[in-house]
Amino acid sequence: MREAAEPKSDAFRVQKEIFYEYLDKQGLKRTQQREVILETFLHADHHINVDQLIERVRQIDPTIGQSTVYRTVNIFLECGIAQELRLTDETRRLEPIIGNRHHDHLICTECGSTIEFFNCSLEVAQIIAASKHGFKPARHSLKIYGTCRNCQLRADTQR
Amino acid sequence: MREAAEPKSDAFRVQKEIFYEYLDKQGLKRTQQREVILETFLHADHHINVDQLIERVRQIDPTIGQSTVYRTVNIFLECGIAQELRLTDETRRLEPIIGNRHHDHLICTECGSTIEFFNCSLEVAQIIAASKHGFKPARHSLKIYGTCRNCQLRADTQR
DNA sequence: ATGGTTGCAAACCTTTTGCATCGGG
DNA sequence: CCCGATGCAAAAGGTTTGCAACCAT
Repeated sequence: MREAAEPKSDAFRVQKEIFYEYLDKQGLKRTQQREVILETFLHADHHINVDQLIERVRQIDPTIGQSTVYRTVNIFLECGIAQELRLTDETRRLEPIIGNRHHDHLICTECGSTIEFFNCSLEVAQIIAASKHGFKPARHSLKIYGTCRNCQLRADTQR
Repeated sequence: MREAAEPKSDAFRVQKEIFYEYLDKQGLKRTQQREVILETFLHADHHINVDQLIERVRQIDPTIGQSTVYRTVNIFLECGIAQELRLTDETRRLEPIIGNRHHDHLICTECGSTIEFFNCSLEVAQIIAASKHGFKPARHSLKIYGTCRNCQLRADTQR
């Protein structure tokens, strides 16, 4: 019934705790559906969209309605265990936030692959740049579009 | 009939040339509607959305259909005189690209205001960060969310 | 004359919502 | 038992598309 839930379960303990505490705090209920959706989301692709999530959820329990998935995803966003991501002009994708490991994205416009990275001096430079405008930064989203290593190599060999 | 078209017309010469050259190159036609939509877009708010653009276009020529505006906006995006912008989770907005003056955005989560800025060392830091992953950057989108100066002051005085 | 363009309405896609029923605490 | 949660279908945005008439070249 549940697939691949136990093996990695410890890795997502933090997210689950945050989610269930948020439910409690808001007077919301811990239902079977929400558990299935949470498990599925945490074990899914890193950049999944809601449609794909619905599909996978229904592989586990076909009776779960799409509105339930949407409603649950909105709770994920509210309590901060997921964040929205728009890689290109595509539909929104969801990304689990693992701990506090913030990262930015390199997006290859050739093959569509993405690389997640974190660069400390870049973070610092952003804080400095923002404060020059009297702005107090809280979070940010940086997407760098270009060509990944593989696609550069492929272009070179084909030339 | 046409309002505020002549005064600033020189400021947008580059965009217009790019657009009309793109039309030619693609075998597309220079119609009245496209001219009105282009004028309106270039003179509109910097972060206009399509609905607002349709409204303004229809103040000039109420017979222009919404699909024509959408289709024309898509041409703007294709030929590069406009770019998409999603400030928060809101609907997409359009931003005219004036020359090559790239900029990033500071977005205040209190009042929703945005500041456009450009910071050279930030640009350099991004190129360095990308190249560490063998990635060849072409363009990027940086949005920093936080609190603007005014909202910080307001919060201080209210406390 | 020809092939792209337009306006209209309908279709589309993603997300939200109203409602009667269900179920967790 | 109560109130929130669910599934369904419908509604609600925002954007695209099919089509017959239109118009720029």
